[in-house]
Amino acid sequence: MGDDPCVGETRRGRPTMNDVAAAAGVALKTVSRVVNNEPGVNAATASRVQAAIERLGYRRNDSARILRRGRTASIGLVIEDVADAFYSSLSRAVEDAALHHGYLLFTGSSREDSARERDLVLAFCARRVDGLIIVPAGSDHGYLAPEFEAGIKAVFADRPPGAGCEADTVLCGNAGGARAGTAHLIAHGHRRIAFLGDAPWIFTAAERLRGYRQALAAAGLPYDEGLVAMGPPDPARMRADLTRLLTASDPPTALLTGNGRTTVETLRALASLTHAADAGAAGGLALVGFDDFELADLLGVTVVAQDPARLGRTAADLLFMRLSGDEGPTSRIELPTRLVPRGSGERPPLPRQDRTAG
Amino acid sequence: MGDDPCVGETRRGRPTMNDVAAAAGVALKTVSRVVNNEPGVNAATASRVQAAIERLGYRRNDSARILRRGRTASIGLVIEDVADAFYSSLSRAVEDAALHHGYLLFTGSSREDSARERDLVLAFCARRVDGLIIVPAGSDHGYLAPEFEAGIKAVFADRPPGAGCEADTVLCGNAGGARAGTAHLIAHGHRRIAFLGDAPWIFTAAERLRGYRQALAAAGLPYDEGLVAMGPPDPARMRADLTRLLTASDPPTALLTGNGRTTVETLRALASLTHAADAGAAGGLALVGFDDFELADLLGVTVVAQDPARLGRTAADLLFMRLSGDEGPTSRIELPTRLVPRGSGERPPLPRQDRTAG
DNA sequence: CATGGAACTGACAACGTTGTCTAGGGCCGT
DNA sequence: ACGGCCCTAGACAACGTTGTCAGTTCCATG
Repeated sequence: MGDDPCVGETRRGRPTMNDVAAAAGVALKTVSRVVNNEPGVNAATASRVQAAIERLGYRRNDSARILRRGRTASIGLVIEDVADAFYSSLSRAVEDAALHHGYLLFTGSSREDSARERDLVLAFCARRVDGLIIVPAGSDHGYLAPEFEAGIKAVFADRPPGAGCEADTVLCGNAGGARAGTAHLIAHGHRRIAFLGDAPWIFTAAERLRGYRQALAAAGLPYDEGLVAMGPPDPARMRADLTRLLTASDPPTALLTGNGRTTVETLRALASLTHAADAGAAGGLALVGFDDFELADLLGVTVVAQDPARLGRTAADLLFMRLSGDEGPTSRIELPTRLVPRGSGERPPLPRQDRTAG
Repeated sequence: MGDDPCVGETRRGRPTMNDVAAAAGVALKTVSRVVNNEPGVNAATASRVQAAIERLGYRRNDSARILRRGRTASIGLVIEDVADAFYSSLSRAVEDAALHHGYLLFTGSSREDSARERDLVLAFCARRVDGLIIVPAGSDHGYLAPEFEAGIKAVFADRPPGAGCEADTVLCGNAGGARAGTAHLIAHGHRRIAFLGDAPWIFTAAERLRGYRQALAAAGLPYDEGLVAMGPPDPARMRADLTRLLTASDPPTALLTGNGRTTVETLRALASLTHAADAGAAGGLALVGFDDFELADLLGVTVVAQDPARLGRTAADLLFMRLSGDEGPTSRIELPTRLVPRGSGERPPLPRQDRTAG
């Protein structure tokens, strides 16, 4: 009777622990014990339950489990855009860490939209994630207050939280990296160096601009607003800005590009502007890009490399420390950048008439 | 009394609907109605409840909600690796679709490990996702049977499910694309064309090899196993294979690389093998790469382009059709590929002595 | 043989939400 | 004045799981 091999009944929906218990001829709680590998179940009983589980295709309902237990063993990650190489490396690192700790990961892209950032975070919180890693798009994180109150742990990555929000933060050495990149160009003889960057209200862009200015100041060079072009990562806008810079009366001899996308678009624009077969030559202009990118080595592009994987790993480490009970003061970590010379940043300034701009 | 502005009590953990109800002086169910924008609540009552919600920082517990309602408004996506550009574009497209339909997205990377694929899928199922989009790493999907039974919808992307598993599938035209790429090289005069691909047990790699062979056969060219090198995407392995191919007695004059990573590694290897400054020249070898990649345009690399975003979009569309009740027969869609000539695939074969291999 | 304890199993409540059903109160038509 | 209806609000059970606590069996020991 307990051995009836075929339940036969066409049950609606999924089997529950109750169904398994009935099929195995034991009580609900015993099934729970087997499912959770709790001790104190007779081996014979356990295997009978196991058989029923397999026969019915039972899967524990984690929603009910989470509701009952309070902890979810999941974390949320909000980034700017998964399709961007920088963030996908970061994601991958966080995913690895989550996997390693037995956590499930929710990911969402904010698209640089603070409302969407908030919606994603709150959706994750409604799902009762234990912790969050946030690359903030906005600068007001007041909406997190009730979540912190409720015990949610959050770590900010790549950009700091808005004013009044105290939380662990992991950043790249934006100013330092931009300073080093600019100084590198100055050391190779450049005096007029343009800065092409992201929109200035984005923390990293502002910091990199700051580093650029520091390097100029340290070398006694003037800061010329006409050499700075910042804005959203729209290819047409970038190209227009670049053309404007290069056709000005006193054009730059070198460029510092403020992020990977800008570097790539700049290379494209330079290639088409100069009609040069070899885009790596960038029409004689020296170029240092902030953020490394695949194939920069083959193109010979000098970069200030960040380490997005390490950024993600560090943020995850901090988060899991918090999740395991660490209540220490919040930390703010700044990861070093690394200047990688590959040719484009070591070119000397070219006298003006030698260039074929336009 | 109902207006008591400060509850004052230090409640443990998160406020629940009950707490909000108590604070607003209404019944639990009324709060539920307000939270869910259900009709039939007096405006005054609603705003009183709203105020209590904000004062307490209440957030609905979606675990409880899901438990009660049965549907979760979330889907799971299992890919091979988020950090790979192909899959991150795909992810982004799926995320967009999910957002558009008001669904939350779980993502996980299988790392080409079928056990991990299964674990991820089952973890998502335990969280009671409504649907799944799977890029399978394994070839046995029997573990999905109970899930299908329970009403889960699944769509397979980029690779088909294992035998015996009937489900919607979206593929790229792997064989056709490889055939076109190979034919392109043949049309440019090449007779000895090497194929460098992923491990042969991976569906896409096998299909691409098939297309390569079809093109050879169609041109009356022999299939030479010595011109084929397949294996996991390990740079050292790829480089060794390439060196072996190029130093053989009768080396190829053209290469067909079977995926983006292989193309990139091949470019690197060629650049260092030939000591040529211009890696795009690939040391005189013609090259067609399967799968487009960023900066292929600047490097002048001819590719057979897939469209990962469209792949993701199509898979998501199919899934959401199913989720909205479509019970039609399963479909198998094959997306077209596109040959993009950029120079490297149009080079004529070079007489042997002109090359500088090794 | 009685007794204590270990090993195993089960009954029950609780997690926070939503669906169903019922109750009160005001307004209308007759 | 009364019955019926709409609008609003609340009581209650249920979703599937786990923690607590209370049994039951069996064996070793006094």
